[in-house]
Amino acid sequence: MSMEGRSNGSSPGDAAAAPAAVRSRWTPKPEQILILESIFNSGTVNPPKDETVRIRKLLEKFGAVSDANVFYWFQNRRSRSRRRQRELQAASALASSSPPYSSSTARSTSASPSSSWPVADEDLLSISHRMGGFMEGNYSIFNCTKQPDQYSPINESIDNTITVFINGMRWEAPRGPLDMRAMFGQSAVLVHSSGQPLPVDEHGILLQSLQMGESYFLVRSLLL
Amino acid sequence: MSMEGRSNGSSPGDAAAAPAAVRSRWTPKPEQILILESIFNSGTVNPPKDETVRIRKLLEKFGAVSDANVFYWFQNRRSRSRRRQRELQAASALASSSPPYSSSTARSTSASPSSSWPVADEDLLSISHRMGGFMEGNYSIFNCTKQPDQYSPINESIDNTITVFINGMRWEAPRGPLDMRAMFGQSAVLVHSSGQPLPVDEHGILLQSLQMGESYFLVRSLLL
DNA sequence: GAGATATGAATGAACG
DNA sequence: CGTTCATTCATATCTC
Repeated sequence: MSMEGRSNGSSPGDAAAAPAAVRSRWTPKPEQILILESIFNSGTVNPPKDETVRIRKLLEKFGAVSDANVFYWFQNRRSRSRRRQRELQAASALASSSPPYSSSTARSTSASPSSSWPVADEDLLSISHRMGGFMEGNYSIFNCTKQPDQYSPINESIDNTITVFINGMRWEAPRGPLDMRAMFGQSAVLVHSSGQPLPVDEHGILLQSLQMGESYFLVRSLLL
Repeated sequence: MSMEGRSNGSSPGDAAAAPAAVRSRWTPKPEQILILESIFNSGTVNPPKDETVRIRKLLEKFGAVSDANVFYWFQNRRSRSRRRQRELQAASALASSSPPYSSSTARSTSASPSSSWPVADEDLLSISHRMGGFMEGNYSIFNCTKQPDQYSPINESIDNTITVFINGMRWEAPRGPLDMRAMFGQSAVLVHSSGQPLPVDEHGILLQSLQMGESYFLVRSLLL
């Protein structure tokens, strides 16, 4: 277990007292990396099982290592290698922007399958406008008089309510569409903790549901 | 030091005209941080590849940046956010339901159930705890009379201020320690958008700095 | 300028 | 295999 990472010259006094502070992650020794790299560069990029075992035994001369470590190493090595390749291709195909600097730092990653909520298709400045633009007008903070109700544990309330926090206080919101005017009066606006106001229709009905556990702030719009 | 091994393929020559040596790390501009934070806080915590590209182009208006930089930023942001939650949760759990010494809590690293991101299940508890410690009493929302100040473009404010949002309005905070009482009066409390109040010392001086791009809410504590 | 902290970058370990 | 999470390393920044 105690494969011990690198001899760190720093002085974070730890070690001794920890009873079972397992070093969870394998840190390959320089020699081991050298061997692995040379194998990879020799063309063996995806060694079969028995080859992996042989490599592992080889590496063990320089420190504890498991078959799994070797397997993962090659997998990651392949993945990363390929990705780098792709990066370069994509980068060359993308030379469209005006700025003279294209920053060639290489390496990005990802390509996510499912995302939550696209940042809209709007133009570039839409976001900075969202932040700043949202407050072009005036808002004053609503005076919330609701009493705190924190004590009751947040259990799996099987009733159809969503637990959120409004102005710092726990609040059980009905799951359906929310009538802001009926609930809070004319000029009430709910602002998500990110600073983004929740959209309502022309009748003051919330267009989207509150999200469990999130923090919102109730403010009064001076524009309405 | 021993940085051998790792064939570091990165070619960090960024745009910043570093005369010679070791400027290997991207340093996001304040405006870029603002944009990134606002995207993250708006719910896009893990943008897919094409989104990343779009974001990168947006950021490039304020300085050289690569897709990889954006990718890493979101990765780190998620990771850090998560870990923080965990630490808070662990801390609060320690205080609430355990005899003096509980040494057997040990590890549960093996099973990391949570797969998606934010407030789910376990996180709810931390939120309620966070709020509970703070909201046992009463708060009323501060009446913010500050005029909106959004028009000014987010320029290269190299002055030592931090741009944040308070009650939805842009605000340039001085970098040093902040005197809450002098700034907002006696019972003012700043609450981070996560619901967590910012600690102050007995003189009402903020114990920690505001963080660029974050959203805060100014409330009046009824306890003080 | 040393120490502490924040955070960009890298990579081992998994998941689907 | 592609993607994502967790941990670690390195450096930029802040503090005294």
